[in-house]
Amino acid sequence: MQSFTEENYLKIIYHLSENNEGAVQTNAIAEKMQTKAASVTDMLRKLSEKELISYKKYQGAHLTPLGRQTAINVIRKHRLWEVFLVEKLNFKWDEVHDIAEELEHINSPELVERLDEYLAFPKNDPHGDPIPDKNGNFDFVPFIKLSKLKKDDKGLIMGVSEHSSAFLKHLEKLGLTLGKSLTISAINDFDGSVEIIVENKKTSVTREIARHILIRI
Amino acid sequence: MQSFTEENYLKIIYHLSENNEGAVQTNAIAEKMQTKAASVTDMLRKLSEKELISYKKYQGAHLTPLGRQTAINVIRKHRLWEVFLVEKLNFKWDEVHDIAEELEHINSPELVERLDEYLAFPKNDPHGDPIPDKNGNFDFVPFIKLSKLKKDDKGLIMGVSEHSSAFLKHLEKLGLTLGKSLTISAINDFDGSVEIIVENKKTSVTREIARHILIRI
DNA sequence: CTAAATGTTTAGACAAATCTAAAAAAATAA
DNA sequence: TTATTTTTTTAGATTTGTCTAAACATTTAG
Ligand SMILES: [Mn+2]
Ligand SMILES: [Mn+2]
Ligand SMILES: [Mn+2]
Ligand SMILES: [Mn+2]
Repeated sequence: MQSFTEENYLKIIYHLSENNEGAVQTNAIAEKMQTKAASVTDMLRKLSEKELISYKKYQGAHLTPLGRQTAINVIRKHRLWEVFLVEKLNFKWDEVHDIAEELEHINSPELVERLDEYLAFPKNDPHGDPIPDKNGNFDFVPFIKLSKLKKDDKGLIMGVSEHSSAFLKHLEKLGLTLGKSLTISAINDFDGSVEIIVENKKTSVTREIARHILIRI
Repeated sequence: MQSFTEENYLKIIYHLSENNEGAVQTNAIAEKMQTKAASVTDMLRKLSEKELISYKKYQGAHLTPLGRQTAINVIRKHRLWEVFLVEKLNFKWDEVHDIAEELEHINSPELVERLDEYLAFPKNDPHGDPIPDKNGNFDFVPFIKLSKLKKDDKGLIMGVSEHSSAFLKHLEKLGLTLGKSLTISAINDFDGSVEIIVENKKTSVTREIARHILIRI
């Protein structure tokens, strides 16, 4: 059994290796964990000892199959609890992440399976992220960042890659929520900001925000 | 904010002071916490420092109003989660305690209030224990131990004072579940065992078991 | 290819929660 | 009321996760 801290390290290593291939660096982990590089080094040694990661000094970390499975299980729990909070307890999508950060460490396989069933085996969480099934497999639905679209492109909002409450509240206010379909009416050359039509209303987001909105065409 | 460990100490001190009035002793806490007296002494000093208990060396502990409120809140969460597990996820009454021991430490007042509402403000948990409301008040319903009843007395099972899975499974098998009405058909002088009629079927429990079944007449 | 900058690890310390063994206090019995 | 037993506390270690400061390794630039 792992401590909450170990689970959080594994989860972060998993997310960092999702994007960039290759080894996950000490400093990258330190930043996400909001801790110091020296602490990360200590933990990497420990996780390596437990065969949850492979790690050689100065070479960064890779999850082992066991570490990967552990990380995916934590992510599964996180996302299922987020669905529960939104679907059953009527929380908004910007209110659930921090609570799920706690709930994801509850250790009861039976609870997870029953929760999954109770929620009717959801495929995605309230932010569009895929929920791995009990064997750790998830449907990968391809997406493209809103910032990559061209004028007159159409698409469907299928997720976000930033989960802060401020960001999500902002999207909500603009009507840019999951499942909405949109059309790019213009792209501003100067600052890269994007003009969008959603539900016949015109709105606009900065390039930075557009980078965090995930679209299916 | 308190650690899980501190919360567990407060909860145990609360339960130990429910029955016996007066100060809660170091050894009693050690037994419930499954730890050593020396560890308890350390923790009592710490809780006292935080003004959650009043404590003088060799004199045992008392909860302060703040400590009491904290303990009751943990108990509220424990019992609400047990209701959730039984009512919504179809767990049996003997399966929920250990999971609730983890869930009770989730720290989100908003979550607790929404869960309470979602469950329609239950007054009792699956073991008949009262659930304090958000202000920490609970309806006290008087009860009597089954072991105190006499021949031909009638009553309603309203709770249990022992929560082990083995005990609860045993009651389940005998049909002695919450809300059932029963009649005492005989009491065995020799060993104190009690013969009971529940739903027109005769069954029997030892004196020790009878002590842990709570009855409303 | 050397020098500077960046990234990582080691050394040594600390706080939290625990333990064992021994000392001290309080309760009980003779 | 003294002696014995029980309960509690202290002293000193240990484990986990963290930190700072300094050393070391790797990468990048000149
Ligand atoms: Mn989240
Ligand atoms: Mn999410
Ligand atoms: Mn319980
Ligand atoms: Mn209960």
